[in-house]
Amino acid sequence: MALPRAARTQRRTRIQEEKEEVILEAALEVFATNGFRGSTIDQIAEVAGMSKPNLLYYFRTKEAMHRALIERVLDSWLDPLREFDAEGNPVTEIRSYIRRKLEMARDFPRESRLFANEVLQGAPRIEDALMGPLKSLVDEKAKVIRAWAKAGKIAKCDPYHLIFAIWATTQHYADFDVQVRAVLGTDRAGEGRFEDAARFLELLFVNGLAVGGPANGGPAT
Amino acid sequence: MALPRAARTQRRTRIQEEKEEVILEAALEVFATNGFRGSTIDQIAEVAGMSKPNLLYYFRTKEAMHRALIERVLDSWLDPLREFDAEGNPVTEIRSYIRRKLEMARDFPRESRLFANEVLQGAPRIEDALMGPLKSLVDEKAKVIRAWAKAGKIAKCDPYHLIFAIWATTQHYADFDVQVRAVLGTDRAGEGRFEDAARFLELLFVNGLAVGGPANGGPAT
DNA sequence: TGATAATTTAACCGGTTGGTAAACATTACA
DNA sequence: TGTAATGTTTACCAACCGGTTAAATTATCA
Repeated sequence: MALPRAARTQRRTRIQEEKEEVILEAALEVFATNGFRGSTIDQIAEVAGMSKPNLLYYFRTKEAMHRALIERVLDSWLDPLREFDAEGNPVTEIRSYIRRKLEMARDFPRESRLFANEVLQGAPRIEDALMGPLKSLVDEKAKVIRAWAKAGKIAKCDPYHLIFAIWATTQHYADFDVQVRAVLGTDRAGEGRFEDAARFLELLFVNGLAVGGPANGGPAT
Repeated sequence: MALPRAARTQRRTRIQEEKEEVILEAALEVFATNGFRGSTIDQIAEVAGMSKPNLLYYFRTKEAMHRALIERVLDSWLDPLREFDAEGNPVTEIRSYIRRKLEMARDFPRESRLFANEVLQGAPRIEDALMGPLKSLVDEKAKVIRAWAKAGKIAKCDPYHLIFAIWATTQHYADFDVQVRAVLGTDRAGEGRFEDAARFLELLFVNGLAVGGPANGGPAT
């Protein structure tokens, strides 16, 4: 009896396709802003424009909705890191990784907050994903970065903490959006903040990872 | 009737002092790991080792506990930024700000997560603090940084995004601790991770903000 | 069109949660 | 030590929450 009634029909219907889509979209909205425990099925139902028992016809439990949502979103969330190319130019690769992550923070802030909420509260529902697919992928890319550092193409640095720093700085603009807006003030908090952020982060990481340390040409008075 | 019974006694007693301390400590633990809505008074009561109605003798509502906690913690949370000294050496100041923030992530992860939870979910209870004291402080320090950049002491960059980057990279080790541990693996996830992080972040920011861009001495083969 | 499968809703249930009332216990102090 | 002020507990409540049941409604297609 582990399946919802909708999954026990003879064939998969058009309505099932559509409604599950609507529900997961609503669930993303609600889970992202309230976290798992802070979200109620009623809230999701209201956003989805359907009744609570109707949601439960498509997903047996709140947990099942969350699980389905995570599954659907996790893969695409890791795409930017996957594209990280060992053969490419290190500086170009890192720069475009930052740009892509920042674009995702801008275009998919709810997805970012969904994971942030989950991880922040101990990742009880995605621990496996963290220690499995995520770790593997990061391990793989860390090797690439380390090779670049060894070859003198970028500064010698810990590749894991480099990746953490890129995650942190980019996702910050999605996860802590309210704070960013509050600090920048109404005038500077327009969409231009993402371009400013991109410019700054590019400077920081490209300069920061350049071999040989700072130029130190002295103050340009 | 806005005050809890304990605040309506004739004098403030020793027991009030002690119990409120115990409660706020427990509230920090619970709110930091579950967020406001995900936390229950019963949970806090259990951690505090007292009964729910007893908590409500000292704090009238769950919200009041949260408010008192935020008030108590916010000030010390901003201390590192306050110490940021306009007269000091720019590189030294930034470096020690990073170090202090990282120490706080290590030593006070619950405080970090308390704010992270709050901001992540739209900061409904601390919006005023963000737009008031926090913004003022950041504005003030941003001026300092901008002056340094203008004087050619550090690279020309947006001071606000620099501050965001420092917040993001350092607090990451508190807020996303589970993920950091998962990715680093059991062997590398010991306390040494903070020293590794410090080393990396120092490289990143000191190099990244150095005037004149990278040395680019070419690959050191 | 009619029968069958699929979908939706109303009514409900037990457990949890934030909070209250009032009796009871303890402490401080004259 | 007695007593008034302070602190704690028991019992409780209404609202909320996740989930179920069964009946009603709608879509599908022979």
